[in-house]
Amino acid sequence: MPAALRKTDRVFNALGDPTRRAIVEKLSRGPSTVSRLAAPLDITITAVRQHLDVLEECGLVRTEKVGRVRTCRFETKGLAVLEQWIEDQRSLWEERLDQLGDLLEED
Amino acid sequence: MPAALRKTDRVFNALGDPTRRAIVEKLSRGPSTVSRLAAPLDITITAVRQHLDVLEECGLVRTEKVGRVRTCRFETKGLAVLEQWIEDQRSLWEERLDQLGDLLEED
DNA sequence: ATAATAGTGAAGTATGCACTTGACTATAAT
DNA sequence: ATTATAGTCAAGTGCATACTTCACTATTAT
Repeated sequence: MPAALRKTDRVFNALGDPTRRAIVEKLSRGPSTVSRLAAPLDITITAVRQHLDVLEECGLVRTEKVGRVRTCRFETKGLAVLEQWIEDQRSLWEERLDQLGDLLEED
Repeated sequence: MPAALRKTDRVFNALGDPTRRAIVEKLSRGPSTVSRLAAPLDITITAVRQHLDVLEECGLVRTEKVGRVRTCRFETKGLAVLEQWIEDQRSLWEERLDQLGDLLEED
């Protein structure tokens, strides 16, 4: 399996969890910290940290610790693989519709 | 929670599973049946049927039974909510970058 | 110096859900 | 009529993983 596919796998898996999607949505409004992310989610900061691991692993979030505070940022580029996948499926589908159209014209 | 969000939830959840993504990828190449989908996946047709339920529920797949055969089709329109979500996050992020830029210009 | 804050790490729990089994129905083929 | 095919339904199993606890470190504040 090509590396690109494995990455797509990880991104979809990451965003398949509603809590992680909430984190991404929050971070797209601006950077935040682990505990500020945890507060509205009503889960422990340990749980948030675990989600951040997953999001960082697949390139949707970048993280940087300064002093005792870890600042988390949304990584726009991480969305590219998602868009690519969508585009791929759509074009495969349309390709096939075109072929069907050609067949009909032949008659 | 608005209906649009719940639908986005369902689509992300659906595509978060690698088997369901494989089904969608297969169907984007053209319609198929339950058992033809099951064969390469190496799971029972019962399992495939359950995945199809999820995919149908969130609008990514349309299904139609004729005689004893159920034909499954990829529903391109189902991808729209995904694209919308991506677009939303990106624009929120850029909006914020613009605001930061404005602040810097003020000095 | 003390206390408060922000986060880390290891280990355990439990619950959702992907998948199976097996018995069944309906349609198609011989 | 019999057999084979395509799928369905209810119920159960097992495992992945989201989440917790608790003990700990490092940084900041008083």
